[in-house]
Amino acid sequence: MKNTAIARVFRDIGDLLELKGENAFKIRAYQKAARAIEHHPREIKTMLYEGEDLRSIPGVGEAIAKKAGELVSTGKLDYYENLKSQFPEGITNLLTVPGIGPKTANRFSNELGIASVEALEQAIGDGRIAKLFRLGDKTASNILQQIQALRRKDQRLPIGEVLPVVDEILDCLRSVPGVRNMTCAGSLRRFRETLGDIDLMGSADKPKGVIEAFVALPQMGQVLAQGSTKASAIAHGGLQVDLRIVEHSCFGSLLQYFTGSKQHNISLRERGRRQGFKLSEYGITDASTDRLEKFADEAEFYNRLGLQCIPPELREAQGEVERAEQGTLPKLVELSDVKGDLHIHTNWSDGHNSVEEMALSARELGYQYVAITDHSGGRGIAHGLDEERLRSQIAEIRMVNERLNGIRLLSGVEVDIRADGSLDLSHEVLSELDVVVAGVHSAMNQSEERMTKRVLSAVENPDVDIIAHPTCRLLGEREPVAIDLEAVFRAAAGNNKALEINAMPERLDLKDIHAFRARGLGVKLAIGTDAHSVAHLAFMRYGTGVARRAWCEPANILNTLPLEQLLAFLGGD
DNA sequence: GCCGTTTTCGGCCCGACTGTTTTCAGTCG
Repeated sequence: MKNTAIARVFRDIGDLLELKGENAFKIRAYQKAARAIEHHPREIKTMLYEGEDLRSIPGVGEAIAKKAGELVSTGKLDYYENLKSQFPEGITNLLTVPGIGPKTANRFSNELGIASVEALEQAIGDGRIAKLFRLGDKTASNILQQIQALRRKDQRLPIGEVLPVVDEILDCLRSVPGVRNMTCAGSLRRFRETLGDIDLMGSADKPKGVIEAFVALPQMGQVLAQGSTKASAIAHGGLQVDLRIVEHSCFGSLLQYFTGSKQHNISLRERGRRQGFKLSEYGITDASTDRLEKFADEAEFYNRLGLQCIPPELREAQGEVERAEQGTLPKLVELSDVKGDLHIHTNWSDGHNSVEEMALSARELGYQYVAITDHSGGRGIAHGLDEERLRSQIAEIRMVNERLNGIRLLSGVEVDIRADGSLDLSHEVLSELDVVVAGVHSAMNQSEERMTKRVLSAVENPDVDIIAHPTCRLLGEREPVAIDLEAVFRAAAGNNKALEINAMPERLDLKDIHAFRARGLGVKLAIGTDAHSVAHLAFMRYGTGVARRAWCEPANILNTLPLEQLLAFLGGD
C-alpha cells in the first residue's frame, strides 16, 4: 500500500470524525498525519519492513502508527470500517463542495436523507434546501453554483504551463507607475509541480491603477471580481489569478502569509505563541503589550522570530522551522550555480538543432560544458544512433570542440535500458564516451520486481554515469512506473552513480520528495533538461526548482561541478 | 490524537467572510 493510499484513509477518517462531531483537535490530528504521510519522502511500507518507528514522522503518534501498521499489513483498518458503517455511503463527498462543512452535510443527511452531490442538487432544485432552518435561498443557490464550478473546474496545471505566463504578467505589472513590490505568492512561489490557482502580491502607491492595469491585460479573460485593492480573473488556459495590492509597510508579513504553506504557517504560529507572539498576516503582536509590529520585508519577519529567513521552496513543514531556529538551513542551489547541462538531444536523433547550435546556445547561458546525449537506436526509437553513427557523432563533436572557444562539448548518449536490464550499446563504444546517461523507454508496465532489477543492473553497470528520469512519469499523462526507488537510491549511492532530476516541465523526474530522499542517502543528482531544441535549455530553472524543494545544496548537484572535477567524477570508477 | 525551553496533562493558529440572525455559527484559506 502506497503512502497516498494510506493518507487517503486517514483523511477520510478525519472527515468521518467531523461528521460525527468528534473533538476538533482529534480531527486535526488525523488530517495532519494524512498530510505528513502523503508528503513523506519514504514509503511507510518500507519503513515498517525495516523495523523503523513511524512515530519519527511529525504528527504521527502511537495510535496512528498502530493504525498505519494494521493498514499496511492487512490492507484494512477495523477502526475505519467501523466508522464508515455509521454513515450512509458516499456522504463525505458532500464535504468536497466548497461551503459545505460537516455540520451542514450532517443536516442534509439527517433531515433530508441526502448522501450524494446528485441528490443534493435535486433537493436544491425542488426547494427543500432553502426551507431548512438557518439556510435560505441565497445559501441554496450558492451551493448549486459551487457544485457546477466543481464539475467545470480543470485539474491543477503543471508549473511549466503556468510560470511563463505569470512571468509576462508580472513584468507588465512591474512597469505600472508607483509599483514597488510585485511577485507571485502561494504554491507557485514555493515551486510546487502543479498549481490550482495563482496568487500575485504587490505593493504600490496607488493600488487602483495596478488593479485596472491587471484586469485589462491581454493574458486575462473573464474578470471575476474587481475591488480597490484586490482582483480575480481567469487567465487564458482556465487558471484563476488573484492579485492583491497592499501597503508597502506590511508587504513582508502579507507575502509571508500568502506564500504558505498552510502547515508551515501553523508551525510558525505554534512556535510564536510559545514565545509570547501572536502571528497574523498583519505582522507580529506582542501578547504582553498587544502592540502590533508591521513588516515591509519578509526576511525581517522571520528574523524577528529568531529564525533565518526560510526560502519559499522549503516552507512545507518538513522541519524547516527547527533548522531555521538552529541557523542550519541548507544554502540551496541556485540556477547560477549550474555549470552545464548533462542531457540534451540534437538533430542526430529526435532534436531540432545541430550539435553546434546547441553548443552556442549553451555557451550563451554561461555554461562551461554541455553533454550531447542523443538516443541510442538498437530498438529503433527516435532515430537513435547505432554504434557507427555514434562514432561519427563523436568525431563531429571533436571537430566542434576544436572550433569553439568558451564551452566544452562532452560526447555522450542516452542509452536505452532494455527490458532485461542490458544496455542498447556495447561496452566498447560506451567506453569511448565522456558521459553515459541510461534510461527506460519501453516495457514500462513491468512488475515492480522486474523494473527494479532492470534499473539496478544499469546502476551497477560500470559504463553508466547517470540514470535518466528514474520513474518515467509524465505529469497528468503517464503514471510513474512501479519501482522500488529506495533500492535504486541505495545502489546509486553505493556505486557512486548520479540520478537525474529531469527538468522537462512535464517530467520533473525525480520529483521533489524522491530527490529529497535520494539526497539524504548521499546520492548525487544531475539536473538535465532533456532539451530537444535550443529553447529547451531554459528548462534548467524547473530542475533547479525541484532540487531546491529537495533541500539540495550545490554540492548535491553533479553539474554544479566545474569541468575538471566533473570529468574526474565521470572517469572516477 | 499529538506533543513538550512553563507541561506526561492540558493545551492545541489566526482572522475574515457570509448568511442568517438580532449576537453568531459555519466555513474557508
